Amino acid sequence: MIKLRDLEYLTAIDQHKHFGKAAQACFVSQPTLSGQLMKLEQQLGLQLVERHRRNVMLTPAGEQLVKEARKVLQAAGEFESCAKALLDPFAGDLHLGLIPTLAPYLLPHIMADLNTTLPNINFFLHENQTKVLLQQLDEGKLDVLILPYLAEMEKFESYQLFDEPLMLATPKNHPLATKKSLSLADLHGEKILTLADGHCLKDQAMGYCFAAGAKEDNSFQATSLETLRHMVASGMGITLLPALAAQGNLASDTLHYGKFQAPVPIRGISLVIRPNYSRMQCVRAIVASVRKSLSDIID
Amino acid sequence: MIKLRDLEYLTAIDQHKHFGKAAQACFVSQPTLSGQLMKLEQQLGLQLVERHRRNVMLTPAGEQLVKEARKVLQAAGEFESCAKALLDPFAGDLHLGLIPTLAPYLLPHIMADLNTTLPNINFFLHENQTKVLLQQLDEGKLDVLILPYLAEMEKFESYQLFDEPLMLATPKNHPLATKKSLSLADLHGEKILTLADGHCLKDQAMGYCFAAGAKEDNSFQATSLETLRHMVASGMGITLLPALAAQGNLASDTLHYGKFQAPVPIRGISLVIRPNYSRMQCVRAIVASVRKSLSDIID
DNA sequence: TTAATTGATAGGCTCTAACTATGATTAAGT
DNA sequence: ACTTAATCATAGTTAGAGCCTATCAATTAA
Repeated sequence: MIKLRDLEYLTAIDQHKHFGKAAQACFVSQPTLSGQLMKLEQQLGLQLVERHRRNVMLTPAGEQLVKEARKVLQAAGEFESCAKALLDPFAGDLHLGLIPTLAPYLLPHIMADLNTTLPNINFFLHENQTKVLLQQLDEGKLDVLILPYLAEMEKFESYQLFDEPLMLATPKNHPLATKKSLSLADLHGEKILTLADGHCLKDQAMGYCFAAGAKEDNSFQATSLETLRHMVASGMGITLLPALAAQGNLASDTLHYGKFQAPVPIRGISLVIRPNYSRMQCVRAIVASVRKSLSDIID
Repeated sequence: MIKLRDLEYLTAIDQHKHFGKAAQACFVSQPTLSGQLMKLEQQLGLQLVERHRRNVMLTPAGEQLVKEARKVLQAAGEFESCAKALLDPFAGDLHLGLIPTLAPYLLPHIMADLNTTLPNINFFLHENQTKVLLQQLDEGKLDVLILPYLAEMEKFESYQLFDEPLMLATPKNHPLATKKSLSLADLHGEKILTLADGHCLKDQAMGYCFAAGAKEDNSFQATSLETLRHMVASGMGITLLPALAAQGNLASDTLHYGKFQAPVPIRGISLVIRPNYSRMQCVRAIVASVRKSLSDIID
């Protein structure tokens, strides 16, 4: 196969029309360049330079091939400069996956800091259910997930970001809305509105509820937290809402968010990546940034 | 420096997403490809592939560099195919230099054959005086000259093509026009019309004339053989004309071309190239073709 | 638990690109 | 004409790179 070095020798000869100077420009000895060029000619089966004592001159074939050689070398140069540009670990595109019960409520709190600490990263945001996200992460379509950690993610690498408490969302006039000290046990016998199957929040919330002796209200399954919130506000039932989803809406006229006493139901939000993911420095920066952003919000 | 082989390994990994298969496609062992790729990553200072047991996957940097690598490899491929196309020694452009006193009279006799025997050669014809032609040949602007051989061309390589007799051009009514047996000695005392300085024909012709005791007519210096011919036809004098220039005009009403007895004045037309000129096969074909074309014309 | 797959590692071989030293040929200067 | 300088080719040597086989380690599938 052709070697890039040989092409450099050829173009150097074209530039200097002199073996010694061309060799010097390539930082090799004259015999080296001479020999390699001869070998190249032999390999191609055609003469590239006419050798005279006074004068070195390219053959027509040589002239033409020098042009081709320059193109090759230019492409190689672009490859290298491209690699150099990629060397900055804090630059480039990054595809971030989040679940629907987290994205709209978390992102406003973290994106500003992320864009400040990683100004050269272009974040692409993907909202999907856990199962889909894990699949896409595995396929490489996504780089980083932020979602509640589950046991099934053990094959990936994960970083705990923060614990998000679950709060009790009730209509304002609901008996539990006025209770001073709220605990999970108070849910005993209640019917809980839930999200549609597939949302991990449903499984987690219902896990707590079942343990407390509450039951799922099967008459509805909301497809989003906003729907769920409006159902609660309409007096159709109660539900557990993640704290971040509740936060901005505490001042609602019709809704009440109740904070549980210990043991507080939580979901542990983690950042998940593939093991051996190449941009660990970037990941560490994201983890630090998100933790810092959240430390001000979650008490 | 980047090596093309490494780029092939990289693109192979991208294609197959599998070290073993990629190695097979590159006709190397798996450890070889593995090692070279690692070396490439080390060299660039960035990770190109994520290695998993089940799955090999390119990093974003890898994806981007694969694109660059493909460009480089494509350019290299073009270089090689270009070289292959140039391999035919009987193809390409060829710049042929001739002197003005030869070109218009010789070319019609030789170009047809040349184009037949070397159909893939594009002949570019350059008409200039000897000194200029030699300079351009030396500079590589011309590939081949066809002109009268002179001693100053000994530093070049030359092939004798044919001897062109010089004929005596006189008006029809000139005393020498009717002489049965014409020899150089008959020029004694004549005044000879000549071409302008710089035309080698002038020097050669006048060489013969001086030796015979003739003199140059300094009142005119023609810039072309056609002018010279018309001057003779107008009765302004006599001159020596190369046989090829005379040939097509024997039937002129006003001109007479006299053939000399031995020793016939001649100019020896040679093909001249740079020593070490790269396309010797082509040159040999040209020499053979021209000799064959001329053998029918010069007796 | 066993067998198969897959990528990394270790050790050794070979080829080659590089060097230095020298030769051959030509151009230029004395 | 002889000498010197310039220039490219040749010879012989060395260091390193690329490749191979054999093997290991980790995972998956049966």
